[in-house]
Parts: sequence; C-alpha cells; structure tokens
Amino acid sequence: MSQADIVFHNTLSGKKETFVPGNPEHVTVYVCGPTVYSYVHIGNGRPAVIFDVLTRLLRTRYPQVSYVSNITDIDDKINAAAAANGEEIATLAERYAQAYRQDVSALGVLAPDVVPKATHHIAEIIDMIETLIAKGHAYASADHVLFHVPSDGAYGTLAKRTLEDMIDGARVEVAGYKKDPKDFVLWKPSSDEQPGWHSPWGRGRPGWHIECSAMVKKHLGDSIDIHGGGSDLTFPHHENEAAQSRCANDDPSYVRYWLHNGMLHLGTEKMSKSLGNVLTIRALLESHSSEVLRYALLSGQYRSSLTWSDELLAQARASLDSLYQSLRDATAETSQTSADMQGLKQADYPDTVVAALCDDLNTPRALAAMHELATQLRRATNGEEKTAALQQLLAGGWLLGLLHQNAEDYFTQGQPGDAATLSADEIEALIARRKAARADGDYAGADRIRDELLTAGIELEDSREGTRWRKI
RNA sequence: GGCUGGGUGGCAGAGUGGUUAUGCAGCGGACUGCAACUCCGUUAACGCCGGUUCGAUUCCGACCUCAGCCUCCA
Repeated sequence: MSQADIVFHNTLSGKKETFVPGNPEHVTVYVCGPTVYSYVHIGNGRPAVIFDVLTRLLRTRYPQVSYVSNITDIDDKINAAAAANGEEIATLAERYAQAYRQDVSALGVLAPDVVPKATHHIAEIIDMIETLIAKGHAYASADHVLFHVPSDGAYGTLAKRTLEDMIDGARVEVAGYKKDPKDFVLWKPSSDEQPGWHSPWGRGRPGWHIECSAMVKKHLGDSIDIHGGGSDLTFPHHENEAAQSRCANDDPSYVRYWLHNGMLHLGTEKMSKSLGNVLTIRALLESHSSEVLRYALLSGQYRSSLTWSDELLAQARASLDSLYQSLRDATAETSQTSADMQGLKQADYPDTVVAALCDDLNTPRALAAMHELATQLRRATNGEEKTAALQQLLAGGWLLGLLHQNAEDYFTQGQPGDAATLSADEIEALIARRKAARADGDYAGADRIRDELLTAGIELEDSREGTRWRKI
C-alpha cells in the first residue's frame, strides 16, 4: 500500500512538484537562519517552525534526514551593534546566537543536526572563492573578490528575472572595481577594527552569500534536496548563493526543491527589522504560551503572508484550548503526550494530518484534521475507540509539534500573562467550600465563590466526578 | 516601472466545475440548581465585469485592489 506523495511548491518552477529525493536513503535539507545582532522576532520563528514540521514529516518516511540550519555571525550590522555598546563582536554574536536557539526551542523547534556558523567556515569559504576564480567566475579587484554574474548563464532562474529586468529599477551601487554592476562581493577587505581573516587577497571577511554555499557543500554536499528560507531571501541571497554553488561545484542542480515561506505582517506591512515594526519572540513569551505562538504560526499556509495580531493570538489560544480540552477529558488515566509519539511507524500517524502536510505543508488543513480527531475523541463511546482516537490525536500533535504538554498541567498552570494569582491549594480550598455550600443548598453562597474565582481568572467545570478548574 | 503571489461567511483560514472544510464568535436546543464543560442542530462567503459551460466561488480574459521582491531582511 503506497501512500500519498509529498508535494512541494518549488520556487524554481513556480509550481507544486512531487518530491523525489536524490537519494531516498538520505534526504538533505538546509534552511537559512538569522543574522544575530539582536533578539530575533516572531517572523524569524516562522521558517524555524515550518521547516521543523517539514523535517518531522520527512523523518516519518525516510530513514535518514540531515537537517542543517545556519546562523550568520559575521555581518556589518553585527559589527555596528557591537561597536555601539563597546562589546567584542564575537561575544555579541554568540550571545544572540544562544538567545536565538533558546527562542526557537521554546517554540517547540527541534535542534537541527548541524547549526553551522560562518566564522567557523572561513577556510571552506576561501577554498570556494579560489575555485570560482580558477574557473573564471570570480575575480579579485581592489582588495575585493567579486562574483562575475554574466559568467553564469543560469543567473536569474530562481528569482525569475532576466538580466535586463535587473538593470531596469536597479539601485545597485556602481562601484568602480566591478566589471558588471550586478557583480557581487565574495570577499571584502577589513579595517583594523573590523573582524578579518588572512586570505590570498589580504585581511578581510566574506560577503553574505558565500557562507551558505560553503556550509551546504561541507555539511550536505554539492547538491541537496531541499533549501528553505524566507521569501525575502529569494533575491538576491538565494539567487547569488545558487550561482556560486553551481559554478564552483560543476553541478547544475545545486538544490532540487527551493521552499520559501511568506512574511509575517504587522498591520498591512511586513514585519521587518529595518522597518522596526517587530515583536521579538522573547517579548511575546512574556504574555503568551510558546505553544500558542506556534499554533498561530501554523494557522496559515507557510507560503502566504500571515498577519500577526492580538486577534490571531486570541483565536490560536482558544483553538488550542479546545484541543487540550478534549485531551483533558481523555487522559485522566494516562500521562501520555505527543512527546511520546516520536518515531512511530508511518501508518500510526493519522492519515488526514499526514495528507494535509504532504500537500505542500498545508498546516491549516492539518489543524482542521486535528480538530476533527479531537471531536472523534470526545465522541468516543468505549475504551477502545477512545484509546485509538487519543493515539491518533497525539501522533498528529507530534508531527505539528503541538500537544506536548500534559492536559491537566496545560489548564492548571495557566499561561504567562494570565490574571490568576491564587495558588492551587487556595483554589482547591474555595472549591471545597463551594461544594459544601451546594450540599447545604446554599446556591447563592456557592455562586459567590464561583464568581470570586472567575474574577481571579479561574473558571470552574463541574462534572459527575467532581469539580475541576482552569486558568483563563 | 519589472517580476511574483493574493482578494472566501463577524474574524482566521482550507477547498472545490454541481453535494459549499475547520477553529473562534453568534443563534436554537439538550445537559446543569444556575452556569461552565460537553453534545445535537443552525445562520452566514466566495473583489468587480465579461466569456466558456446545462451549471463557476472554482476555468479563461479585462479591470479594481492588496502584499512581497527588485537595497539589509526569515
């Protein structure tokens, strides 16, 4: 019984294509991470979460998946930030690199197999630049090394624009040392204050794009299956990266599937560091649970833009609550969470969720399927049905990186920013007093206690088994 | 200006040439001392104008409009 093909929208063709790995025994994935000179914003979290779901899916199907996601730790903005607060450049970059790992880890993102950094790959970068020069695709000029764009016949095929298109509204600086205005920097000289490494072209540092080419080659090879990143990286970053790699590697199929996620918006505009309209993950975690943030990120298909707002977060929380509510009813006797569902057989993951994800990571459809599974679980009339539905729901939760908390804890521990101030013991004591009042027929007194709790952010749910509570 | 991708019910967001997801919210009912939870039922949509078709939200064309990239950006 063969299962559904995985289909991805490939930026290269502009179409959905069936995913056929170069080597089904070993699938290779590379995703561009952030440049670390400040805390990352929630927009940076989107590719981290999306491609986390991608690798979770791939790993249910392929025996080996190598996932590499870099951190850019050499960049003029890093230099500027370090200079601004009198800090060592490497210290600042490392501090924010660690913060990035913490932030995306909080979003439930599993660590990639390798998280390479540009500064640890200077030798590989220099090697690749030398190769490009030797093959006539790059040249040294005025202490710089430049990639000669017209030397690559395939240039522009990713971003789908011709050289003529680019000359039209070009805002490129016309540096005198460039043979062609579109030529871009592979290596540039450093002043004494700037970080630099010795090279055949003097002390200097790499340009932006070459690090990814070098790190992909080192960790995954000359040709890989999937390369992901934000849609704003398509041009020039990925176009340039692809040009470098295919010219240096003699392999025209540098990347078989290019996947680009859409941007997060704040209001009508893209969330962007340069515009300054960003919400850091760190700040959001002060008033929202990390899982709500992840749910919100998954509530839109990854290629579309997603407008980030308080309403989105409120709806994400309400929706996640409803999934946990069905788990709470079902998991009284088990401590299982989705974290226990890693590494199941393919067939043990729910078909509907898998099918949605196989269709170009359609996470909104996958979430819809999760809610349908939750409904099945609530409707289950016997233990067998209930167990089966529970397993399905939790297994789907694993694929999406949701439902890893114990349902009871989810509701009683509350979330950052909740109004609740009472301790569990105080709440239980009030519930006991209310129970006594009800037993005495003192409904007015019982309701007073319930209202008091509600004011304190605690909602009660009565059932035959007793009264339970949740923070709201 | 060039290139790319959108405009779906109160909100978010899938999908489809005819039976019209899912979540939140709303409405009616059941349950409850009353609520909450849960269950049952239910309202409501496809930017605009043409075309193709027995039939289009779905295909084609024009238009309006929004966003992204063309500079650092996930």
